[in-house]
Order: sequence, then structure tokens, then C-alpha cells
Amino acid sequence: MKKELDKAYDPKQFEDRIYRMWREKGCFHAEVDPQKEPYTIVIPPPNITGQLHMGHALDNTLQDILIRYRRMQGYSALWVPGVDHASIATEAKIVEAMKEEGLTKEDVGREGFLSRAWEWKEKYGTRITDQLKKMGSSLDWDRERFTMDEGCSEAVKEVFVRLYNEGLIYRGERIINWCPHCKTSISDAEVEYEEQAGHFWHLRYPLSDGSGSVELATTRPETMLGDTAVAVNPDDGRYRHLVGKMLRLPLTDREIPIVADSYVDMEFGTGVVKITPAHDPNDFEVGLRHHLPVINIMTEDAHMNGLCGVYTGLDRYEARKRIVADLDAQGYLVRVEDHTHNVGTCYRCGSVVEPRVSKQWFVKMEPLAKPAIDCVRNGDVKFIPERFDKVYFNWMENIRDWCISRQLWWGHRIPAYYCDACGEMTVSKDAVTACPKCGAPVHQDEDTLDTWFSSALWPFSTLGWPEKTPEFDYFYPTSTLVTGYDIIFFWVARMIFSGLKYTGKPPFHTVFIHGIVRDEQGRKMSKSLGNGIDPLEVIDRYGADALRFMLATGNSPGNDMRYSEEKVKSSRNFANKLWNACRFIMMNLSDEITEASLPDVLTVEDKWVLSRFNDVVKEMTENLDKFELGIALSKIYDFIWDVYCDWYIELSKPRMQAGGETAENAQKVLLYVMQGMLKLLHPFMPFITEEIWQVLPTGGQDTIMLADWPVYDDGLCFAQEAADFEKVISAIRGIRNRRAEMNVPPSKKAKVYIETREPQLFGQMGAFFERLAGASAIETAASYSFESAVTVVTDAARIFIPLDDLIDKDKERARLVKEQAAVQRDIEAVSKKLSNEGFLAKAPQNVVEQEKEKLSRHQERLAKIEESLKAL
RNA sequence: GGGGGCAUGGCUCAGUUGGUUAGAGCGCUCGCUUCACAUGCGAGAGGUCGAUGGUUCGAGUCCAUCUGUCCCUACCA
Repeated sequence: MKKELDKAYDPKQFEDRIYRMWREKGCFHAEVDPQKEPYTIVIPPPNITGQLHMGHALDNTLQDILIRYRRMQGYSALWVPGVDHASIATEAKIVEAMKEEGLTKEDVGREGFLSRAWEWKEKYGTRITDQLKKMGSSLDWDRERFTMDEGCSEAVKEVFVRLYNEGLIYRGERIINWCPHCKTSISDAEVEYEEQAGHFWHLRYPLSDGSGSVELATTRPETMLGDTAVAVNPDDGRYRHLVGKMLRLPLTDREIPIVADSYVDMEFGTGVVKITPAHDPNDFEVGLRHHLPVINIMTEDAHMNGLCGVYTGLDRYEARKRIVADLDAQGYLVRVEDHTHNVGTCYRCGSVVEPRVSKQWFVKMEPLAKPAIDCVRNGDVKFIPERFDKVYFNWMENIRDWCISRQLWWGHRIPAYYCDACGEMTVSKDAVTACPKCGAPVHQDEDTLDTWFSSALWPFSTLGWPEKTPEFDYFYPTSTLVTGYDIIFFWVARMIFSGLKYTGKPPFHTVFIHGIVRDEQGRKMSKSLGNGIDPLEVIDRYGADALRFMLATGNSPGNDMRYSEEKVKSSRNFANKLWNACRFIMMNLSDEITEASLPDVLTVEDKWVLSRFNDVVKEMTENLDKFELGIALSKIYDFIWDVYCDWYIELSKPRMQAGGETAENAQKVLLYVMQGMLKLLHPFMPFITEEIWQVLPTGGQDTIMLADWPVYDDGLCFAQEAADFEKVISAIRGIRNRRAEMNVPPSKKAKVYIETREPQLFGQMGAFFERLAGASAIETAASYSFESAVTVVTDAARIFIPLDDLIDKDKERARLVKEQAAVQRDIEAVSKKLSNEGFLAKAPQNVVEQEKEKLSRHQERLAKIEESLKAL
């Protein structure tokens, strides 16, 4: 009993069912298999707080294309799934949720908070992975990981202790970026700068000895309460005599010195800078050089602290207003200018970051960066597109130490323990209960690690490291990392130096970078703009395959793209086209045919389509190997639509009607090419290709996922026949063109006379001319002479259609003259090239040959046109 | 301040190491309810590939400068 397909493509009918089938068959699972080459991708773990957005959809589509392609090629292709605990984002959500209940972190305590966090993880951690399944992602769910699961936690502790013992992790009092809303330190990479309109307040600080004052400018007047010096450039003649003198700091009873430091730019402002070591990274450095006191004047939520006298308790911006007003009242404010400057904000919550001196843990970067730079420079790790290695080098070469401690509870707790009695610090993988020095009780560091600390280990922690697992041996280093350019710093760079440091190998060979998906107007999709498109809604309306096709098509590595519903629609239309091509086959397929095999005798058009298919196989494979996914996709798209549907299927129709062996042979070729096309398309549109595969007779291959990727077949290379058939195609096109031009109704048939040197070729094509070119019949000969006929000239033929009543000799002549001129122009251009000695001498032989062939083709055509003109 | 992307028909974009007549989708025009598909078929119009200069036998493609635009990065108070 032949299976039937619905008339229209409706992905909802089968996508979920197909995905379930794949899982039940274990198609996604990859095993260590010494017989096969491994191919590995680890997913960029989405946050447990996250929901699938277009960025995920793109990222996962690209990964799935690569992994499905390699799986079909026979690799043991592993795509490791997992999610990230996203310490700061998750903690913020839970704090927010507790706020609704009127609770704070402190109310519930660390234990209580963590149990809420784990509940959250259980509840929402599967949301995003379920959404990835809707995309068709062929992730090996048996190997799903979580950055805070036992194995990953083990890896984190291992790394921390090793780096600490090597002196590459240290604890110190430094100025760090502090988010007053999240109440934690954040790393440099987590600060986003945005330009804001502000002011320049020019202040006057009086000299203690009453001999005058200095004028300086600041964008943050409220920090003056923490000033511990004023600096000038040592070479600045204007102020040299003042260096070493003391100033009376307005609004306080403190005196601060004038120091000389080359950090000060003489050209900028007044050349005098107030120094606030506790609240500015540069000032902190100046302070270190001059042994200045560090006076922290703010609380952790950016209010003025107890050192601020009447300003105590005020928010920093409120304090700014009051301080400026008071300075003004007391005559210390000289003037105010408008000034725009870059303000650092927290990448999670957007609050203005407050530089703050505090005790934190750091990773010493310089020794780690060096090998990480080398491995990209020497090609062990390749960025695609290449230009991103510059971005990478730039960051790595200017990197500063990485602040890894966070004042958060959700995350990997720092494995450092402090003695309550002697203060001794112990860093250990195993829990420490008593001080190894004095035996007194200890307490563990309260802080957790930056989320990205565990993400940096992801390519190997997920494969079992630090255990020596077979998976790690086999699948590591991974093959390709697919991610957006926006997280090169956060993640890619850190994985590279981590992989090199701990495993001795870079964690992947290739970094395949993509851009971001913008909205239809080219704006970044964002929550605040509300312009985000929900991929799940798109899937619901058009199917996952259409979404995937849209994301993969016309998308070149590293470049942004725009979402457009129109593009999704055309993708869906393409799916429908393929669907109907399959319906056509099924309607005509003989029951005798149970698998794809070619007939013993192939016609010219069979050889043409097979040859074309063979070319596509070769080209697509090369494109995919070079990560040219968009190009590969457009090739199979063109083949399916233009070659297979528009031509080959149409050509098969008269053969079907002829019945018998003629029909059966056509069916065999149709089926053979269809199955090949489905395989080539499968990585891009897995659902529809599988659904069709299930309907076609495949000789027992029960899933296309595990079918072999087609390889170029020398036996199917029919260059001569393919070229011959192209001549037929251009003849048919020429006739259609002329008929359309002359408004000949399709119903009006006419006999077609083909003057050609290849009568045997054209002679056997009668049925095609009848079906596709409105011919009532055809006739071929070496020469014809018609007084009055529509003439079509192609490279290989001169075609006459006696449509007497429609002929207008003048028009016909005018058209031929126009064509003649065009061909003459072509001949001129080619002749010019061929008479250029430089060209003949230096161009490759095959290019010269091509030009010569072109010339003779044009000349032949010209002769035919001229002949027709004469006849008129 | 440094670095990079983009600029190709009305719109959105491809164009793989420089080599036929620069492609696609959408839109537009004309003609088609042709027995897989109107989510379709056939035909067509529309581009001096941002500007200038250079390298080359040959440039949308490589180099330089410029213009416009977007982004990344940086401690100028």
C-alpha cells in the first residue's frame, strides 16, 4: 500500500512526531567508537533563566547543520547539550521573586536561598532545552550537563586549587567594578560603556597656607569627599612650585597634598586632577605610587557612608546635587560645563558601576594569555571569519587580571577557608574543618566564582575532565565552537586559555562566529524595545524547517542579519515545493520500485540531471567543509527548485504518460535524485526531509539522519550529455520567450522547425518541445528557408515557427537587427580580449580556451541571425 | 584615541582562491485555474557593484585615499 501525502505541507503534523522518533531510535547519541573519527561540538550553554530567542535559534541551527552533516558523513558526531547556572542573572531573578513575598536574601539565609535557587533550576532549567528540541537540535540528551553539576563543580575546584598553588590565582585588595544594584563585583568584561550627557564641574581648592588656590575639573563632584590628593604633571611649569604643598579640601576639615604624576595630561582641562583612590581606577594607581590613603566614602549600594558627615545616607546622585550646591554657596564652584562621557554600566542590570576598593580574588592573566595568543597565531585555533583573530589578539594582548569573586550565593563557592583563630587561609578541593596550622575552627569564603569561570571549562568539564574518561580521550579537543561575536571575550577567549592551561590542548580547532539577528528594521532585538521575535511563534506558524532555512540562507559568517517574516514565508514555500515534488513522485511511482536504483538505460535528460546533481554534491560538500553554509544551502535550493522541479519533473511527465519501461526508468531517476537531494538538504531542514524519506521507498533505511552523505560519483559525470541537453533547454527557453513576446496564447500550438547540426539530439526531444514550448510537432533539418516565420536563434540551432497570421516582418527585422547588434558587441569584446597579447601570454590556458569557444559560438550565432535577416 | 564591519537593481541580502553576459528572495509588469504545487507556472523590466586613484592581460573581488553608516575597544579627570 502506497503511502500518501497531504496536499499541502503542514509541518505541525509531523515535526514533534519525527523528533520523538529520532530520540526513541537513539539517533542523537554518539559513542566512543575507535572505528570512526570523532566530531564534537559543545553547545554554548544557555542560561537557566533564559528563553529561546532568535540568537539561540541561529546559533543552534548552525550547530545542528554541522553536526548532522558530519554524522551523515560517518563521524561519531557528538553535540553536547547543557545549561549554565548564570549566577548573577539567576540570583537577581530569585531575589526579585522573594521581594514579592516581602523577603530578602538575609531573611532566608544562605541555605534557604540556595534551596530556592535549586528549585528554580528544576523548574526552569528544562524550559530552554525543551525549546531547543522544537528547533530540531540533534543534541545527545544522554550527555546533558549543567555548569553546577557534580562533575563541573569538581572541575572548577580542581582548576581553582591548581591555579592557586601555582600562584596564578591570588586574593588582594584592589579597585574593582562594583554593581550597586547586584551588590557584587563584576569583571571588566561585564561592564558596558555608554555615552551619557553629564557636566564638568570646575572646582577651586584653596592652598592651606592661604596663598591662593588651584582649579580643577571633575565629572563626579561627590567623590571629592574621598579625595586624598590633587595631582599635576611633573613637567607642568604652571604648577611645579606647588608640588608638595597642602590644600584644604572644601566641605571637610582635611588637608591633602599636591603630588606630581605623569598620568596627568597637561593639555586637558586645567592640568590639575583630584585624586580619589577609592573610587576611580586611575586614581587608585596614582594613590599606590604616592602612598596616598584610600578613603571609601560609599556603602555597597552606592549611598554616602558614615564618613560623609551631613551627606551620610544620601544616594550618590542626591549627594552630588547637595555637594555642588554647597560648594557653590561657599565659593568653591567656579563654573559648570556640559560634557558627555562614557559611563560604565552593569551588563546585567544596567546600573552605573561604581569603582570600589575591596578584597577580591583574581586570576593572573599574563602567563595564561601568552600561549592563548600563540595558538591562534600559529593556526591551532582558527577563527571563521578570520578577521576575528584581530579582535581576539587585541583583547588578549591588553588583558588585565580577571576578578573572579562575586558577592553572590548562587554559584561555585570559593574553596578557601579562613581560620577563626590565627587567620590562616587554606585553599583545598576537599572541605576543610579545622585549621591545619592551629587546629581551630575555620569558615569558608563567602563568595562564589564568576559564572564564566565554570563556562571557561565547559569543553572539557562536560567530557569528564579532570577524570581520565574515554569520552575525554576520544572527543577532546572538540572540533568546532559556534558562537556569536558578542561573547568572544566573555567565553571564547577564556575557554582557549583554560583549555591550554589545564588540558595542554586548545579546546577546539575552529571557532565559527556568527552575527546577531536584528529585527526587520535592522535594530537589535531587545526586551526594552519589545521588538523581539519569538522563534517558537515562528515555528508554530511556519515550522522549524522554515525558520532554520531562513536563518541559514544568505547568512555569511560573522555578519549580522535581519529577521524578516517574508523570508520565513519563502522558506516555507520552498518546503511546500519540495513536499509537492514528493507527492508527484508518489502519485506516479510504480509499486515495483522499492528502493532508489538507476535504470540500465539513461536518456540524455537523465544524464543531464544526474550530472547536475553530481556537481551539486561536490560543491556543497566543499562549501560545508569551508563553513560556507549559506552558499551550500543556496545550491541545493536552486537545484531542487530550478533543475529538479522546473525541468526534470516537467520532462518526466510525457515519459510517465508513455508508460511502460519509459515511465519506470523516469521514475527510478526521479526517486534516485530525490533521495540524494533530501540527504543534501537534511542538515538544513531535518524534519521535512525525514518525513518525506519515511514515505519514499528507501530499501529499509529507516531514517535519513543516518543515511550516507552523497559523494561525488565519477560514474555519474556526463559532461557531454549535460552540455547537449543545455542546448535543448535554451531552445525551449528561446521559443517560450518569443511566444510570450508576441503574446501567443498558450493554447495556440504551432509546428516547430529546428535547423541544427545535431538533428539526432533535437530529433528525440519532440515530446519536450510539445509539452514545454507549445509545439504541435517538431521537425529537424540541416537547413530551412522560410519566407515568413518567427525565428529563434540559439548557439546550437535556428528555430522557425510559422505563425503566419502573427508575423509582422518589420518588427521581426527590427528584433533581429537588435539581436545582431548585441551579438556584435559580444564579439567585439571577446575579440578585443583575444587580440590582447598580454591576455594570451599571461591568462591561464583554460581561460583563453573559454574565450575562444565563446567567440566561435557568438560568430555562429551571428551568422544565423544574418542569414535570417537576408531571408526577410 | 585605536580597530573592524557594511555600502551590489525598489527592499533584504548572496557573490567561495581576481577569469563567461554580476545572482537570489520579496516587490513590479505581462500571460497562465497546464492532470505535484496559485505556498504555483511561463516570460520580462530593473544594477556605470559608494567615490577617486592604483596593482593586473583582466577588479564587485586585491591595495591606497575619501564619503556615508554601524559596531567593538580604550583609564583622559
